[in-house]
Amino acid sequence: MEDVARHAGVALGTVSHVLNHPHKVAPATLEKVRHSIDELGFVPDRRARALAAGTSNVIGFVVVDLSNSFFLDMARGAEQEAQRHGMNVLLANSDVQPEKELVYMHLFNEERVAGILLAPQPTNADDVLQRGRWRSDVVVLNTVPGDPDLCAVTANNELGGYLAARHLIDTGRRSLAFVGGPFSLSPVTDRHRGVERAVAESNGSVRLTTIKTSNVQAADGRKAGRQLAALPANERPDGIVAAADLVALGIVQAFLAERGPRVPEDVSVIGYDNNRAAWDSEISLSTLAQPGEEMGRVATRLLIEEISHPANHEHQRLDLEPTLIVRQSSTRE
Amino acid sequence: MEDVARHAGVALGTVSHVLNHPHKVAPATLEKVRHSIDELGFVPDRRARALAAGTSNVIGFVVVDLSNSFFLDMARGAEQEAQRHGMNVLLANSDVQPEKELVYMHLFNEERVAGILLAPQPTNADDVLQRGRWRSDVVVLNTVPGDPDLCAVTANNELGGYLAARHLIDTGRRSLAFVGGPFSLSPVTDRHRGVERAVAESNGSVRLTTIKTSNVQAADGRKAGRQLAALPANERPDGIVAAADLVALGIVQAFLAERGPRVPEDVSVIGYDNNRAAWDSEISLSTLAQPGEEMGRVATRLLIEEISHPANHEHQRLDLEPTLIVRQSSTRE
DNA sequence: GTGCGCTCTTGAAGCGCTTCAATAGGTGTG
DNA sequence: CACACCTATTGAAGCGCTTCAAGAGCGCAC
Repeated sequence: MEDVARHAGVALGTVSHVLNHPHKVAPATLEKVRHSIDELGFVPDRRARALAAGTSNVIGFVVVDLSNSFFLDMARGAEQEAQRHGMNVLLANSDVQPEKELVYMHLFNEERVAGILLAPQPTNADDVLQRGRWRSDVVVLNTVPGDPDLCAVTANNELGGYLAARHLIDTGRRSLAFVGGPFSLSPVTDRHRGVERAVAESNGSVRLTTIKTSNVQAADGRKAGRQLAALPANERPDGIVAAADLVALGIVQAFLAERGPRVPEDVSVIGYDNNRAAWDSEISLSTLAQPGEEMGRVATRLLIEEISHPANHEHQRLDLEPTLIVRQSSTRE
Repeated sequence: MEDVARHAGVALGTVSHVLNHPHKVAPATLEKVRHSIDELGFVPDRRARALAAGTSNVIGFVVVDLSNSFFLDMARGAEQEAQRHGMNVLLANSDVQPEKELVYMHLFNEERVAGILLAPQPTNADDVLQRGRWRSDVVVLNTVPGDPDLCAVTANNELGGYLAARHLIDTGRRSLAFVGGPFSLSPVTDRHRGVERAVAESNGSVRLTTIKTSNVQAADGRKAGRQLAALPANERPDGIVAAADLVALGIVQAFLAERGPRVPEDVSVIGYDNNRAAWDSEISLSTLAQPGEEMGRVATRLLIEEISHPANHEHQRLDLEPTLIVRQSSTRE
């Protein structure tokens, strides 16, 4: 920067002004300095800028599992919103390892980023949050932290389960099955609870059976599907809510392979997550789309609010709604 | 830091030594200072450290598409290797947008990260690389840059195609089909070329037909699969190399749905990429696993070499080999 | 011709750290 | 007891920038 100043024949402070408050600089000087910057290939040092100015415009996002598109959607949303405010998002993939979650939180903290978004492993969240006295503002995604002094943005899985079941009931299904597991995962139990609520509202006109699986992979769905296909026709459910798209996919595949009930003629199937698996399959799957991008956007908005007006910021808990997407697997002519 | 020094009754420089060269500090002082650090909740400022020391220990990784697990694997590999050297990797998802690629390159450049890994959109690579005079060292992944003054690490797709075809030929298949597209993508053409080479080696005892698809999605595979299933049995290939797992998956699904040839009894099918789709499907898919993690590791190793010994660093081009994974879809009893 | 207000520009202080030359306080030797 | 020789500590300089109080230069009105 000193070189630029010398080359342009101005003072150090003027170069800085060209970078930060161009309107305060006379047009001729501006031109001259900018030319020198180009000529010398000067690249300002953000660390020094941030250090001197006491501000940063990068937001750190610690993500539990980037291979899950739900979280990647959050990152996209965060980036969109950050960009609107002239900020950038840097990602750190903790890859489901609690230690790495901590490592990256410390990294961002020491880098004095403007703020941190944390999508933690739920079981690990409070541990991480208490472990450090985080200087940066933090907004938590997809988990409700114990500490009430923190903003949090979550997805309403109970509502998703409800909407899925509601959709099947509204299209005339009367015997539902919920397929998913393990029930130790709160998204699974929440979705199940939502289904139960929708069924309860029917005052007994709709039945519900629950098939627990050990996981939410396609193989689990296929296993459950074979089981269902083997049932006598009058005992078979006519509407299936799967805890995840992969499970729904497995069920449909099993029905096809076993020459079981036809989808959607005999039975409607609806998944959850809006995976690629949901739309890029033989019978496209109805599903509930997670509000991932929106979560990222909203969390970033909260974070930036907190950063820029710490005084009148009120910590919030937002629970965003999933979106029902109807495709072939639940469409009766 | 000044507070810590005062609290511990030592000089500023001593606190710094505790942080950076603990062995140079008397045990008693060390203890005292560390206690004060804890007590005051002091968190060192990395920006200031990096600025003063003129070094950084974060590596920036600009990734074209994090939703593709190939690139995420690279990130994992990069992280592993970086960790071995006490460094950290921060990710920036350019999301297939050329402008964002540039934005993030600039960001990392201005942040004065130790080095940058770039997995660019191939068509955009040279543009990005020339656009800035990057001060940081850069290693390019998955693309060969025009500039010879740069390290690059790629995956050998030609070899992958060769190995796939070779495997089918070695297990007795004599009439192969390559399914994939568009041929404007170099990975597709490279894989096709590899298949051709394997076929050529057979001196005419193996036939090859090529079915071009418009994309590498499951739907494209299903379309091709229906086409193949409709063929009279004696004209049908007995071994299929798909340009991607999703395509292979689509083909198998179509065969199943159309009651076409049985996989693997009548026809072997092999995919590419080792997607979740490959192993979590009804008939598990043989495939070629991309050396993603290895690419990340190797690229990071090269980068760190270049950073630490710029003098005797020779720029390299490494082409890593994919791994054949044999599963059900190409296993004849 | 003097004074006022204005826009531009300047240079020094300081952001939080590292590093290095200098110093202080031992320990061992003759 | 004087001397050299350690090791532990110190404080100032400096990393590349922002910012702010102060100054320079100018036009305008009276």
